[in-house]
Order: sequence, then C-alpha cells, then structure tokens
Amino acid sequence: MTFQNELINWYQINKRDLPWRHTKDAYIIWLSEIILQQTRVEQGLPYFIKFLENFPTVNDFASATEAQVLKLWQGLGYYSRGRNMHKTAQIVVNNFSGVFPNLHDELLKLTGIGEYTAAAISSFSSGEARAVVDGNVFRVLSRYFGIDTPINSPAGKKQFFTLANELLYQDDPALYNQAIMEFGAMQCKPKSPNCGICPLSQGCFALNHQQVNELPIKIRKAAQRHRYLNYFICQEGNQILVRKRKAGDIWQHLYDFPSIETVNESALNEENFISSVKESFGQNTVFTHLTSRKHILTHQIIHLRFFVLKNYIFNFNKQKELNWVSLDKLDELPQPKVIHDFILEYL
DNA sequence: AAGACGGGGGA
DNA sequence: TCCCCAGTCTT
Repeated sequence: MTFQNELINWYQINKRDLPWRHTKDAYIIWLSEIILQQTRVEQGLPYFIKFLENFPTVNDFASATEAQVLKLWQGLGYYSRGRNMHKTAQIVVNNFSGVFPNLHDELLKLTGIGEYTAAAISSFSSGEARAVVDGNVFRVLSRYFGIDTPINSPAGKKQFFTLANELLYQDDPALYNQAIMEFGAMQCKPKSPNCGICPLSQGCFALNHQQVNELPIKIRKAAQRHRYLNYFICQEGNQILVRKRKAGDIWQHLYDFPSIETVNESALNEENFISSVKESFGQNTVFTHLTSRKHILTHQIIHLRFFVLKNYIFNFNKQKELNWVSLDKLDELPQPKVIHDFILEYL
C-alpha cells in the first residue's frame, strides 16, 4: 500500500469524532482552525462550542464588539487571533456579502489566515488540492523520510512544503490532509510514539535508523526574558481603576490595572522603588503589598506584585487608558488569565 | 531571518 | 525543566 493509502486507512479506523469534521461550511471550519492554531484539540474544543453558540453565523461574529470577542477568547491565549477574527468577520460581511470564502488565494488575503489555515479551510470546504503543513505534518514527514533540515528554518519550511504537496492525495485532498494531521497527533506523537503498532513502521526512516527521538530537528529559540510588573489596586467604594492595554506589548486590548514596571525584583523598602511610586502617584502615596504571582509566557517570565494604593493622584488627561469601573461590571471586561485569577481570589 | 505572541499538558 | 500544541504577523 502507498504512504497515502496507509495514512487514510489508519485514519478511517482511528479518527476522533470532532464537531468540525461534520461540515463543509467555511465559516465553521475557519472558527475551528483559528482556535486550534498552536492549541490542543482538548483545550480548543470548549471554545469552539462557545463561539459557535454565541456567533452561529459570520454576521453574528461581525456584529459583536471586540471586547465581547476577547471576553469569549479569555484564557485561550494568543489574543491577536481573536482580534484578527473580528476584523476578518467584518470584511467577509462587508466585501463578500457574508459568504465566507473557501478558495486558498482568497483566504490567504484575510487577516489571521496564513499558509496552513488557507490550505486547511480550502481543502476541507471546497476540496481544493492544497497540502496542509502544520506541526504534525512536519513531524510525520521528517521521521518517515528522514529529513533533518530544521523545520523552523526558511529552507526547512520550503522543503517540507514542497514534499507535502508532492505527496498530496489528489483524489481526496481533504481526507488525506485530515489523515496525516490526525496520524501525527495520535500515533506519530512528539513523545513516545506508538511505533510498535504503526502501519508505516516498515518504511519509516527514523525508526529504521533509531532517530525517532531526534526528528524532527528544531532550532532552539532565545531564552525567556524576565519582567517585573507591579500592579496597584485603587478602590473607591464600589469603583476600581482599570487600564486597557495598548498595542506594542503583551495582552493587547485586554484589561488590567495601573502598574509600574521595574528592571528587577526591587525590594519593597528600597528607596528607588518607593520614590518611583511616589513620582507616578504623588508624594503622599501609601502602598501595601497584597500578593504576588509568577506567570510564564512563551518569551517572557512575568513576576507580578499586587499592591493596595491609598492617597494617590492620577492625571487622567495623560493616562487616557485608565478608567473607573464598578466591581460588579469588572468581570465583563476581557482580562489576562493571571489577572482574572487574581480578581477571583482578592476582589 | 528572527522575535513576539498565551496558556495548558505531558514526560 | 523542557518541549509541543491543527501558526501568523511584525520588524
């Protein structure tokens, strides 16, 4: 049996029953594909269901506010996906009469849709012959064909993309694309793949050369950067001061609190730290430590400290991103996971 | 070509 | 700890 037929055969026996596999509706497939970018099926599935319930059609999605979209997205990470979906939904409504495109070249123009997602939506929705190349495909091809070009190098991406399209099963691109990804996710897993019961073991280069644990090759990224965010909780009766985060940093357009970033874990009684707080919030400012958190992102390790602030002064003309909200409305705002957890525990 | 961008889970 | 996850966008 050919490589392609082995994969398809394996898939038809072992595939999971996932909701987005029962439709060719480009809108629903788009929803699932964006949610599943860099996200495990188990983590994304509840969000897919929630989004489809709240936005049954692309028109419903486009009519929402960005804050409503981000609130639904809260906790899933990579929030630009949510913001880009909102933009794309509005483009589809305004420029495509609400009919979601299902051809590769049209999809690729939309924001948030790259090569992988354009191939996925177009093949699943319209049957277009475009090979998907995601983390699963890199791994399966790298191991089976013994390719040691780093998958995150430009040369590697080109090589794997070319090979994937040569291998694409022309009779049913959608079925083959599903099959190779599912095979990578469930059988040819990153750690301890089930080579003992693998239908492709005989022709697998990595297995036959004891390189299963070495392939695929990936270039290491730079170490994480440490950041120290000091948050200030300002409460007046039922009102609390929040900040909408701006472009150019993490958690764009999500809400947290006024803060001061320091270059290191400055001691609480350090003159330097005290004076910078007073410089920002007035000489009479008093702050007391409430709690601390550590939050780990892909490129940053964030050390958070929370303080209660009293006798402060804010210049709202200069800090337009600050706003008072009542405590009972606080949970309506989209928040970073670590901030949301803090609020649940302390407010 | 390299970095930035979240959060969760497995070994 | 480290790696990976149905990647994309920006610099």
